[in-house]
Amino acid sequence: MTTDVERARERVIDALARSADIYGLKQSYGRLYGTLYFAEEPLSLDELAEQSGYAKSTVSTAMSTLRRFHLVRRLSMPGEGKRAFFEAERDLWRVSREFLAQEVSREVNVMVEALGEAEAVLEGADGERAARDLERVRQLKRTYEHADRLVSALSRVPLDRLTDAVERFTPE
Amino acid sequence: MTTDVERARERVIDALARSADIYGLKQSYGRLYGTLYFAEEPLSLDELAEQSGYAKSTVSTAMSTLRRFHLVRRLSMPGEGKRAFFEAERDLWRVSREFLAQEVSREVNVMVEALGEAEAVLEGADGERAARDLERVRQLKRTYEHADRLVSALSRVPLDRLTDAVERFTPE
DNA sequence: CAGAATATTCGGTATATGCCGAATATGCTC
DNA sequence: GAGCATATTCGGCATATACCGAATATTCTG
Repeated sequence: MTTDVERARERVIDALARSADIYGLKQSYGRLYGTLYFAEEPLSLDELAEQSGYAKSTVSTAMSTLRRFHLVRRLSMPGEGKRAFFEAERDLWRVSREFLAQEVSREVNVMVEALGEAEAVLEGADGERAARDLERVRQLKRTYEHADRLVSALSRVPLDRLTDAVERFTPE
Repeated sequence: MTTDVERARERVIDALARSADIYGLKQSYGRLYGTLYFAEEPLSLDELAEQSGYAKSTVSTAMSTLRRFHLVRRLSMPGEGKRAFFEAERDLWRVSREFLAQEVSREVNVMVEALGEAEAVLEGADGERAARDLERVRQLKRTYEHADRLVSALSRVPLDRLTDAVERFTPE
């Protein structure tokens, strides 16, 4: 029997699958996150496999990825032997902050480093082309340095305060 | 002959390919963007294919994707017949803003809509489970509504002012 | 520390993706 | 609007990915 309540859930879970896809995760992972998001209590691998229809191995790897992105927490309960339980992180702003602080920040640093090295080389070179390249490298570097500051600030602000702050600084 | 200047360029282009990958674009697209970023003047499809080593068809589809993300502009020059030229958008904050305003905003709206519908259904349902689901749907909806405001504000602020604003609102 | 319960990893298969070259479509110029 | 130069689309091949079930590894309990 499929109730309205279940359909409502499914509707949201579909949207989560879609979002996962947009942000570069597998749709199945979005679905699994959704399943956990609505779960009454943390679920074991078997329960998740059962409820979602995916193989246990699929669920297992999904959990490890979702955990990397702080979308899911893994719990070991006392008296439950080796069995693990999984719980959705329901604060998505927290998830975003972690992502900014880890993934984006790392990416930005790699970029800044590459740009720094290129800048050093180009400062020592001459010719019109080197000069033009240097200018462009510096422009990119400025942007990335700003991005770095921004990311590290963002990852320390609660969502509501952030929204207020940004809106206050927005023209009209 | 491979000069230091060329190696410096390559270093940066590699980093751009890597970033493209992280953000869900093909590495080849990152490379092509990099090639355009450093190009002295806009390049034609043939020149890009030549310089990058990719087939012209690949470059063509790459350009249409990069254009969707506002990473590349397409120019038709007078007296050049059908030949098109491509130029990198070098202001990456502008690119990000466009992305927020279009892709993210759309995704957020889809989500808010799904959540709204689910909320409506759940408000009309009873039972413990419906009540719990309703609570969770509302939490998610609050976050997404904040995100919506945030995104639309962000896409109107220049990067330097934004950084300042956020840093000012950051504790310690 | 043996055994049972569970998690994780591995190998395989079906499907999707990246890229190519050839075929087709499009838009200038005269 | 014919002919030509160029862009875009299409079909195919090779590689990568998603998911599965079986095999292996891990961790708790007695």
